[in-house]
Amino acid sequence: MLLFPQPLPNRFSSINVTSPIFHQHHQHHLIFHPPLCATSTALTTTNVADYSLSSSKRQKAASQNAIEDYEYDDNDILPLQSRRYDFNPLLDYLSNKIATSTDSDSESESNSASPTSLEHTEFQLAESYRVVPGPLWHSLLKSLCSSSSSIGLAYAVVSWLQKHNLCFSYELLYSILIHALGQSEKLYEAFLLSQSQNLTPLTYNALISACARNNDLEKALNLISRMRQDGYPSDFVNYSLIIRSLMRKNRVDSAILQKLYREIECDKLELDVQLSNDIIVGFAKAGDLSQALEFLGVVQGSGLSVKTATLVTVIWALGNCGRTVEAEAIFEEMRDNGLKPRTRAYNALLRGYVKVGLLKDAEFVVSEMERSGVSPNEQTYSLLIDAYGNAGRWESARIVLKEMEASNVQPNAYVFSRILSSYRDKGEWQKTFQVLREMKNSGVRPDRVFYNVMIDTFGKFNCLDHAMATFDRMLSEGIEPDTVTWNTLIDCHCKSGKHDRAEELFEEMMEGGYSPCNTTFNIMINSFGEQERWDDVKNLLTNMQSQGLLPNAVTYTTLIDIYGKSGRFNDAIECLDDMKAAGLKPSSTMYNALINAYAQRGLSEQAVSAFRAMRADGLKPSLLALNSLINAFGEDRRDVEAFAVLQYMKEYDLKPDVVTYTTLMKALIRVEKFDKVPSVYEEMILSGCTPDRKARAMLRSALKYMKQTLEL
DNA sequence: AAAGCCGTAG
Repeated sequence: MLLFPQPLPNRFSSINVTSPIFHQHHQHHLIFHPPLCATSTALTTTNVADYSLSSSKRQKAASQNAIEDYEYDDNDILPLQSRRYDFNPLLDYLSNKIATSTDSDSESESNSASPTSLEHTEFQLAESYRVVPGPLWHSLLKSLCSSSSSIGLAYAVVSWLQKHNLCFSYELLYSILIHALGQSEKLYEAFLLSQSQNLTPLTYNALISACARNNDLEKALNLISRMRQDGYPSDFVNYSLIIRSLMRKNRVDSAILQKLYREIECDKLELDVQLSNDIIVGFAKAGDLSQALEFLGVVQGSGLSVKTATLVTVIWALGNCGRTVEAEAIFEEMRDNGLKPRTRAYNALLRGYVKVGLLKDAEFVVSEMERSGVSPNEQTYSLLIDAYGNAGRWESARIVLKEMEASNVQPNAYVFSRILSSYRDKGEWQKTFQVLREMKNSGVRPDRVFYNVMIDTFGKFNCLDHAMATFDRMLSEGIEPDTVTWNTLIDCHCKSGKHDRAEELFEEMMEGGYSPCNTTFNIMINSFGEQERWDDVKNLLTNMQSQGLLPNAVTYTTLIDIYGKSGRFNDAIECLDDMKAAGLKPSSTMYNALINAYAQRGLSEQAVSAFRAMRADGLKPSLLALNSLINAFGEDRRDVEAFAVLQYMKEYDLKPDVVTYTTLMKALIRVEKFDKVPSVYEEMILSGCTPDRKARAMLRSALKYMKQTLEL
């Protein structure tokens, strides 16, 4: 199992304690709780409350306070009270006290015992708990906070401990309370509690972790920056929690991850195993494979261990963007390191072949699985069905579905939504109803994603009524729409030119309490841009940032596209600069948008310089960029240069496609060289391109002009 | 545990 070097014994070992910042940090904590943290320098709440005692370690823990030796075991809380210390007398006493103090308004003083006798009872009680080790109090607090009804009691325990000076760090106790409240989804109570005193690194960390766990990223990030302003670095567990929270909400984005990473660097934190793995997985899930692979290399090089699950995620993500060769390389590397791949690893590999349509390789992976005695699961069958569907082999897909049911592997809505999107991508949107029927026959209920695909399918084929009806049906079946549902609805209205209706839906979405995501803003920016509502575009950008969302690659491409298409080239170029300033690498898609905008206006010189700028940024010329360049020359009546680009393509092994030849024919028509068009059409056929409607139309119009010229 | 929505050509 040891694919990579052993993980370090605990996450603090990786901190460079000689760095001046850490020295400071270390000193700080020593001042606050010397006995507890004698062996754990940078101890923070987050980890204290994550650990509770296991019986075998109790003795050792009590004597040494060796926190890093504790085992993570949540089930240990309850038996705790029945062990060496019985907390019931104290809890009973405090409960009574709470009850009497709330009743005291209506009751007369005479009912209560005299102050001296009360003090005596309390004193005795306090004495009986004097030798309880700190961590046991922590566990008690944690267990009390897990139920709403005993939060008050937990608070009373802390006050009581403070009053009788029974535990060393009250700051630590408060942060445990905050942390436990966060764990129990009581963020509001956590904030209330934190207001009763100044925030210290411990309480900051507890609050940040509570926010991250409860998916309140804005608050978490704000607290981190406030903490930094106060001169404290945040605990890197917080960064892990934030990244995982982003992934949970499907909001992980390369731009935000890069910003987080810069902040980690700014806090001078060294990465631990968990955070390194989270960063790699984050970039992989965000689809930023170059960052993911770079980190993977750094982490492997630094001797931290890379988890198998992380590698599987990277393989999956590589496959997801069609990089099957690299996916296979990592898979093989796993195997070479003596790790026997299990179903999930095979599925990740399979994903890539399905994505790029390498059916043979996909089939090979499945047979390889069977040969190695690794059993396929629901995901494996689904991926295979997806592969056959994409290849148009519906019969094979159906056979696998039957095989799956025969092997007692129940299909779920996932596979049907994949089948539906296969049909959609082939233009067979009418098949939607059939898929719905087959799904019901298999006893599977449509889920939210299935309905989202259905809405998208109708939307893409301009059936807005069907799309809205599906939305209503979804609501009537009690399925909550999500951000994707709204995005799909809004975008399909934009695509049909119904910008007003789209804007209404955007407002409805927000009124319904759904928070827009990057995609929502990108859709709306595109819509306002098409309407040339530039002030509204700016407002959206401000709005988006105020919600903690950063413009991403799609945002910038959209901006460049809409500005470029309206001839606002300076604004478009400014966007490119903004993006670089924000630390995002420009992609060829962005340059393509710019080149295309120049091309459509026949500004060939500018298109060429944009092309050169793209090359200077280290980006390879794509077929798309070169086709746009051909269009730029064509529209500028420079047909000779247009054909020079074709030559360039052939020299650099880029296969011209149907768009290339159609654009060349258009270039010839511009300069009225109609007679040369048929030979271009012929070359297209000879090179193996299948002419489509636009290509045929171009040839026809050339022939028409030729005839007209002959008649004159 | 995966998937669905947004950006660039003729």
